Amino acid sequence: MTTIYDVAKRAGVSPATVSRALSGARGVSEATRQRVLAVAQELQYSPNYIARSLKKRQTNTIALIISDITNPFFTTLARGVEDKASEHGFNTIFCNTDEDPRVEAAYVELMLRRQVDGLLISSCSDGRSLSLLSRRDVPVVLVDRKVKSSSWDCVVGDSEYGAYVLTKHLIEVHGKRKIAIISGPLVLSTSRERVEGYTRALKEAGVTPREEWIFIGTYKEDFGYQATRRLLEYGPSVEAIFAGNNVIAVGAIRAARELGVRVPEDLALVTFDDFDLVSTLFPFLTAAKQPAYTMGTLAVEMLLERIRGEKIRERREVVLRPEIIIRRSCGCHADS
Amino acid sequence: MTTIYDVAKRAGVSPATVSRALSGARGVSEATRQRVLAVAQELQYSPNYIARSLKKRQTNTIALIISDITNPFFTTLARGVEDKASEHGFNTIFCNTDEDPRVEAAYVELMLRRQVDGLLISSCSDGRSLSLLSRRDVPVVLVDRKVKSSSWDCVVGDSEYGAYVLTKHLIEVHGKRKIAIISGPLVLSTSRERVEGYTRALKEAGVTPREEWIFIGTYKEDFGYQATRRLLEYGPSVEAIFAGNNVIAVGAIRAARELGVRVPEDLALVTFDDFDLVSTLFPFLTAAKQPAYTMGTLAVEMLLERIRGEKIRERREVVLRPEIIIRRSCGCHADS
DNA sequence: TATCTTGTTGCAACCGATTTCTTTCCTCAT
DNA sequence: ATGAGGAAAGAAATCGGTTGCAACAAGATA
Repeated sequence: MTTIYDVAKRAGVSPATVSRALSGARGVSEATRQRVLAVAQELQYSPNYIARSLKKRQTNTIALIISDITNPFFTTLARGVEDKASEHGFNTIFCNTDEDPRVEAAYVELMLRRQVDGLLISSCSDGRSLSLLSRRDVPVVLVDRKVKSSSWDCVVGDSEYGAYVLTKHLIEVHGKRKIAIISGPLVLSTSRERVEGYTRALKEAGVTPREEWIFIGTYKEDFGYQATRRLLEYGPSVEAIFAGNNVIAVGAIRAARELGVRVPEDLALVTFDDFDLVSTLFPFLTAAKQPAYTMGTLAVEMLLERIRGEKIRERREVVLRPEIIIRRSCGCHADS
Repeated sequence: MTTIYDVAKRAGVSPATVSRALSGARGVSEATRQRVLAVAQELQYSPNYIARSLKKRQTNTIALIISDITNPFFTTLARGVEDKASEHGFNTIFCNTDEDPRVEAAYVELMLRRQVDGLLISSCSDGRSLSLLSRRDVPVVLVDRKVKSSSWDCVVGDSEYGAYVLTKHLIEVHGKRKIAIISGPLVLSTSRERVEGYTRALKEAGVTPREEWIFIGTYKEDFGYQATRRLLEYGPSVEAIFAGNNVIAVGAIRAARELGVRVPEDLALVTFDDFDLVSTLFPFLTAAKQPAYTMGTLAVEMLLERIRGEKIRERREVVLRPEIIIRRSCGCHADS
């Protein structure tokens, strides 16, 4: 590989001058700059960013730690992150944790070793696996899920609001009262807030949430499936399900279908997060659609501000409202 | 940050010894090793991989260059890549080109500067934007799309086969003869092969493919939409559409729906690539489903072999057969 | 003419690891 | 007793850039 020394020798100058010429720093005469540029071109010089990173203590890399890139919500988020980051000359390393705190902790440690300039984290834990981060002072922005008692910026969706509106819709428009919720784990802020919104809507309608209607598990398709089977096989006759997120909804519908329960005729269903592309094709799921792409770009912008060392004293918390999209799964008529 | 020098000083040894102790190299007494380990633990030492990379000339990083992580096909591929890579201690940098060869070329150059150990590329060009790669000898494996006259390994789907079977199905099972194809650009191997498979099936059935049934454009939703509108508004009465890929299919269906043309009743449709998660929910699209995840893992394995410098003289080409999934969009009854 | 700027350029240190080459010291065979 | 052999550990070079500082030349000012 041709290095800066090769270019220097060929151009008859020192490596320092080459560095300055190429970076556009002042202190190099125009004539020299042109000559260096020409030689660099001629030798097809391509600077080694590893060496540069070592010296500058900046890698122009950020990490995005999420549970599963395969989930359309995270895919869109990731796309937003990549777009905004690369717009600013940063690259993104993606890490899938599969909702496993141990994997999360391992990735965090690995990313620190790799000297990423900052991390975007949708934590799958209560934040304990992030403890080694607080001891270092690397910039972090939490996305989608906040972690209690952390001092990091975050950009999240308004889960309480979305859950409240969705549940209220089931109650007021469709007259449902026996509504179950299949939620992710309560260590996650999204789960807690969604349960809260659900509970509030129920209580406001004079319905006491029953314990056997509340399923707490994980944000996985299989949990949605298992919970729904149990609900439909042994539970009281439920009229509607509030699915904690899109993959839980898929599991729920699969279970219902297997048991011959029709959605929405026999069982209404609402959920969080949409299936972008496909939803234009099959406008079926009534959902609280979060602005995933925007969450990604905003989070990157906030992270870059921290990386640049801009003096922002207070912790910032951006809360984005989900868009409530009414389609058929709740019992409303399809509008297309 | 604590460095190897801090650990060395504290443990009363040289940095060289610390390095050896931590890496498990021989030449360090057990007593010393234990002491170093203890000190490293105590100081919360976390090695700087940038420094290591500079010296070892190996970054343990690969790049995945694709057109759009938002497309479920690529998402699944990417997941396979990330899983397999991280299993071997490699991290993955994702690059979205949006089918723009200039962006692709820029990313390739950037990744070389970052000294990635290898690249996985689903090129959106005829390969000319990859020319600077052939001059360097960095390992490359092409995924999904092959580039003519390159000497790189590749793992791709059997597009000709998939297109042939799909088209044949329309002809033989559903008696269609007026079948249009909405294809990606012919610089891409996938497009060429799909057009070939389509043509072969038609010819075998004694149908001469008509030029106004063949739309060559891009793998984008909007192109699928525009082409279908044109086809339905001005063209001869077409009976079926073969969509070049999943997003084209979405556009096509959207256009058909807008014009009041029912799929599959008025217009049959088959396509390449599936919508994983969602297809269990809405088993609608008849498609040639490629093993995207496997493509990803296989590609990484082949790339790692090259990175390890294993002496494989010949170029390897892995061709994976798509699975033909018959559902409703072609006119068959849903089986679920 | 002497001094002061100002602009170019090079020298050399540095970033934090790894690795080659030595040195030192101990053990064991002759 | 002596030399060979081997293990343990350190010194120093190295990877390829960046940058503070010094050197120097040329032009400006007194």
